[in-house]
Amino acid sequence: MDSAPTAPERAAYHHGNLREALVQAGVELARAGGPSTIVLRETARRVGVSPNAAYRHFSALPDLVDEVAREARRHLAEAMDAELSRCEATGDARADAVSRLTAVGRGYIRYALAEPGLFATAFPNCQAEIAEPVDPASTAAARRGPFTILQETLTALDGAHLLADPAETAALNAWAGVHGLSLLLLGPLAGLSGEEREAAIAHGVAFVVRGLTVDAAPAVTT
Amino acid sequence: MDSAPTAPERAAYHHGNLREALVQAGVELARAGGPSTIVLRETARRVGVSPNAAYRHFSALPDLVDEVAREARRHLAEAMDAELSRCEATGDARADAVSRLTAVGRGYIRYALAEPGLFATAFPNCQAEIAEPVDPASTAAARRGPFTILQETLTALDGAHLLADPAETAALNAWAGVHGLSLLLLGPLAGLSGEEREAAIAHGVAFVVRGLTVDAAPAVTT
DNA sequence: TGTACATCAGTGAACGCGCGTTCACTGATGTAC
DNA sequence: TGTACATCAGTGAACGCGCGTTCACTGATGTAC
Repeated sequence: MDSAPTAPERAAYHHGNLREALVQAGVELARAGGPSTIVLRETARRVGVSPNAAYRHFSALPDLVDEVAREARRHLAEAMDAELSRCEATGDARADAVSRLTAVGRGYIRYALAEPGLFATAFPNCQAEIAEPVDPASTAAARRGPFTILQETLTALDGAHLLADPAETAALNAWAGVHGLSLLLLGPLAGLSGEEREAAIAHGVAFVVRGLTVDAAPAVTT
Repeated sequence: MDSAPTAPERAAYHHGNLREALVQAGVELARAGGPSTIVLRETARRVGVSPNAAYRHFSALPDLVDEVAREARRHLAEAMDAELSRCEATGDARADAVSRLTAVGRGYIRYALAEPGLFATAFPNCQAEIAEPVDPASTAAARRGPFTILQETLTALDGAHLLADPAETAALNAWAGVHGLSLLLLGPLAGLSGEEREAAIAHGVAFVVRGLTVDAAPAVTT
């Protein structure tokens, strides 16, 4: 898109796109062992570059880790969206809102189980994530992250008057529920069979929905 | 209690009780910075002993970390029990069961906020904890840990026919809820004021209770 | 079109750090006679 | 009560490791004239 339209993506200056390559190498490290496995020297080694070359693109290691975390959050959001897109609207607004929340929760937990290393990297002490929807200045620039997706789902439930608490409180509790369950399934319950694990996810998400919503019985009347 | 009744606690062999002292030093390190701060050389330094002296009492570093984790779980269980002991029985079995579960959850979360380092150390990838109540052989030797306390509370709720799921499922979900909320309050929501934090705890525990229990309305009829 | 120069992406070697762990040892305690 | 000896808790020095980061540098690219 610059001067050499022939090259697929501009074969480029020296390495080409070292920054991107380093981030991807960092993602692979994180995938294998979580955030503490992201290590500058090994990252550079994998890209085939000397360690200090990284300092052309990142002021220091934490910079690189932040970037990897952002990437992990993007993957998580995609997984949640994918699960969401499998929901078919039934026309019943209340039932749909519930099934969409269920899908979001399931997507979160399943991603955690599928990619534990990246999941652990996504929220460094769980920080940075909540700033995403809250910070008004970066709204345009900020991508639609996991927390935003959750909020959208809860807004639908709120519109159907199904939430027991204000949407903000509900968001915190829902996040806590699926996050905690993910960690327990990855830790103490890591030995569960696939079947048992799926059952735990289903019960867990149902638990979260029950906890968030006000008595759903009247919903039968449409 | 041995041969020298005069000495307060047996002034002892060489150091006295080096193992205990190392564990306590490890606890202090964990308190300040979590499990990865527990480091053999610094632990020995604090006790005023050479690094290799620790190898008289622990086969390697992970041994020491395990011991510190056990200690942290003991502290957590104490905090939960303390909160529990402030519950006064009203005579209404259902209401009492609910308020005891609430106390247990509050105790868990409050401990996490008061001692984040030890809390993070208590469950190394959350492992080892669930083995405590499950392993039948160690029942006698095993101390009454956090998970056992939770189970006792849920048994009472189950007896009052208030649980929506089997007790095991409920235990997992309850743990997930309070654990997740603790982490979020320590991470993204670390900036909350004391008041906001207490409100989040109250809402969070209420959310968990709502999620665990079956419609509690009929409980009014005793 | 060609040359001189600035810019910038990378290199290679080295630094200091703190770690876990091992070695051969020393010196204090307990025990047998 | 006293001596000889085994036991065991600790010492001191050293190892190799991989890390993050800095230094002075080189060589490729882009740009001005």
